[in-house]
Amino acid sequence: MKMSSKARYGLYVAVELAKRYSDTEVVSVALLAQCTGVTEKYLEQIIALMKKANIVHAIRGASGGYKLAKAPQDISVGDILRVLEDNLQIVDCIHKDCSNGCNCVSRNLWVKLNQNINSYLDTISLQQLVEDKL
Amino acid sequence: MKMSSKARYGLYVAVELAKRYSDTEVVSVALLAQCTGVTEKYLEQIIALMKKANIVHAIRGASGGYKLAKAPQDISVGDILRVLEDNLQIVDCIHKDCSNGCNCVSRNLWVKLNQNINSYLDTISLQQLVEDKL
DNA sequence: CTAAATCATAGTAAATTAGTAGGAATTAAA
DNA sequence: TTTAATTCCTACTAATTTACTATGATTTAG
Repeated sequence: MKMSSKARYGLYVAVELAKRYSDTEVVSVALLAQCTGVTEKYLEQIIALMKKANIVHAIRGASGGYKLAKAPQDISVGDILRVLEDNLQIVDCIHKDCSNGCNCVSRNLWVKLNQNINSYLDTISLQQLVEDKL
Repeated sequence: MKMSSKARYGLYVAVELAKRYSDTEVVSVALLAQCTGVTEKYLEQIIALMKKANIVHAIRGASGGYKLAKAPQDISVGDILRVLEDNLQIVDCIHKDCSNGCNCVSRNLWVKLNQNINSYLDTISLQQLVEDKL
């Protein structure tokens, strides 16, 4: 039950973008790679997912880059991690049919645990994270 | 961030043992395999971990088998999952040195999330799970 | 003694994750 | 209008982890 590095790196990116949040400025993937220690090419893929989910916004071409699509206080950590971590579902049967007839007390547990995780992560905004106010 | 099948199967076993909990009776791995749909050999390995962690107790030899080491109300789901799921640590840096100097606000998040998960799972006993009273 | 059971451990196959690679498309600025 | 800086697209591969399979030793009730 590890958080993938994809999700971790995505959060790092979001943190760096939050630190530099402004209406006008964008941040290049080259800089993000430098800050996070992850290769540009891998970050591009990760950021693509965040873009598709409307968490970041991209400006193409020379002097382009990325910025948060919303203010850091309006993006939760849950928003980010759900995009990069298969919706944060800890077991597959949560939203599928469960063939395991006799063990569905366990399924209920996974559902509750999932709610627990999601609701915790939804209480924390990027802003809070950057200010280290957990 | 999936729960491993090892941990799920271990919980299934614990649930089956809880259903059959008594001072005298033990349950064979053959029966547990039948109930859970997992092979005996794989369950043996999983149960070995639970035994080492003093969650189950084994009686060897003919007419031997397994039973819970404590009453179902005295074993939490957290107790079981921690044994089978690398202590439920969602990232490695939680109890290691974190080389990623500039991103330790994230580390704090993982620590808190971990606490959250653990404390939730510790509130639920096997007894509660079997009675489906979450 | 035998059969039924747990115990120990090595090996392997499948799946997932993490990352690499190459180049197309876009755009600001010289 | 050319160049350089940048994002975008997507196929491929390497590494790791997970999920088993396999073999056989050990223990014990009957």
